[in-house]
Amino acid sequence: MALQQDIKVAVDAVVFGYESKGNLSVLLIKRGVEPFKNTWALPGGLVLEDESLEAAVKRELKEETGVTIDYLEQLYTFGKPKRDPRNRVISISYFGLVRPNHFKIKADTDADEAKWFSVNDLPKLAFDHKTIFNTALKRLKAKLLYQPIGFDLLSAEFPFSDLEHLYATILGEDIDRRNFRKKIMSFDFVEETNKIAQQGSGRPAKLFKFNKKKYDALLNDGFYFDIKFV
Amino acid sequence: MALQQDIKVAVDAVVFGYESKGNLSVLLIKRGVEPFKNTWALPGGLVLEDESLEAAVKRELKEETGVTIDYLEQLYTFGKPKRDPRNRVISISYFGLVRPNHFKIKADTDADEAKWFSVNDLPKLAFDHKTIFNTALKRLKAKLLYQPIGFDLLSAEFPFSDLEHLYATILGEDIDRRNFRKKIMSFDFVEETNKIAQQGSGRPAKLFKFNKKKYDALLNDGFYFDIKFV
DNA sequence: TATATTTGTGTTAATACTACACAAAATAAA
DNA sequence: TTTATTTTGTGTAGTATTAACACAAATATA
Repeated sequence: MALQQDIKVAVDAVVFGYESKGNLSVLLIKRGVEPFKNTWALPGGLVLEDESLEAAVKRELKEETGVTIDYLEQLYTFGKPKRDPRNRVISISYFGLVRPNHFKIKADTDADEAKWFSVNDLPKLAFDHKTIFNTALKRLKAKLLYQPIGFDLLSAEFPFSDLEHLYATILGEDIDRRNFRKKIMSFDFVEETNKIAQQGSGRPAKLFKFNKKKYDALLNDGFYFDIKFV
Repeated sequence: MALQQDIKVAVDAVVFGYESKGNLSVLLIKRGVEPFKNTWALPGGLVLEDESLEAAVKRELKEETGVTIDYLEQLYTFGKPKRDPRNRVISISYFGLVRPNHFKIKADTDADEAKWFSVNDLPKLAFDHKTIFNTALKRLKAKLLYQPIGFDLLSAEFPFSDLEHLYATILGEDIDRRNFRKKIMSFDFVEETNKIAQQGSGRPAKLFKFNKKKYDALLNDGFYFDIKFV
């Protein structure tokens, strides 16, 4: 066959941020080079020759924003011939969910600036990154309904309302507090502690904790969390 | 940045075959060139410079097996540095489901031979194609439970048992005929005709047909088919 | 004519989901 | 110090869905 092929391979990361009482946000960089210089974009870049895709996306993320993240899930591969005006670049996209205040954002040479943006108030994005973002948000919401992925984002011990708020924020809609609580508790991997939150106003809340061991055991058994009703 | 990168981009197709009373099968080619010469592999190959990923996978499939298919869904992108012994190749994999007897299988120069194999009796596969296959099978089963993807595989008018059999075959387990029928009929896109099957033994069956219009309308409304119980 | 095969059909019990409101415990304000 | 505000914690009843289950009818085949 002996076919000449010159296609570049890139990775892009859609990193969502959530923190208590906060909004859902996404991490963007302002591009420091052409094309799309000074336009906001998803962090990402070309894969090195001997580097796995996962390693590449984590490296780029680290370089461009200072954020290190250990779980990113592959989202989709975008490969339209003209998605990059320079030459053919296919992009394997990943997404993840973190607590923004765990990181000190820090841009490097390729990226002038890195910043969290509320998902409800995004700037114009470079390339087809809006499409990638939309795909990621849709997937994040869908995933939340059958896997309680949000627990990493809470404190080790948290009031139940934090979890409610997380779901409501990501899904972008209110949930029935009683039904939600019943459902989550039925899974049996959230446990009540005997501690009480140091609180602001209102009745003080019991603190709960996530039993990762039980959760992982269930996952391994192929258990399927059905939070669809929310 | 000016980074030299020489990574090849390939696509691979996991094409499942099902036909009435048949097994679930998958389309493989016997490689005619090194590496893995004479080993069975998924059809696929390098993407051309100005060709979309979807176009590439359809083209390769056509070239290597003679099968044309209009709906392939992106599955996953495999990119471990050493997955191809020659040089770095990442593969974007796709999967689809067809009726084998709709096609005359025909190999070309790159592939000595193309053949359907029962998924329960696969030969050793080249590269990481076994992993790709496993991923595809898992996804196919999962998908079947929330989208009735199998209707394309049936005759335009089919006895209900054909549909039952399709589900049982793909899922690899028996289903409750009554409950399954009730569930499917509740979706309201399968309609009874007044025709009767020309049959073999047993009580003759009414023929049903799939109302694609209704189905598409539901899909567009974001409807979610829940066949999870099967 | 008897046997085997396949289709067609309904009910009941158990489970899961939805919708909904108010008292209790604390802080903040008057 | 009293009152208002905020937030937590909790139960039930009606509805819908699921799961489990068996036998008669219609035909082909032996």
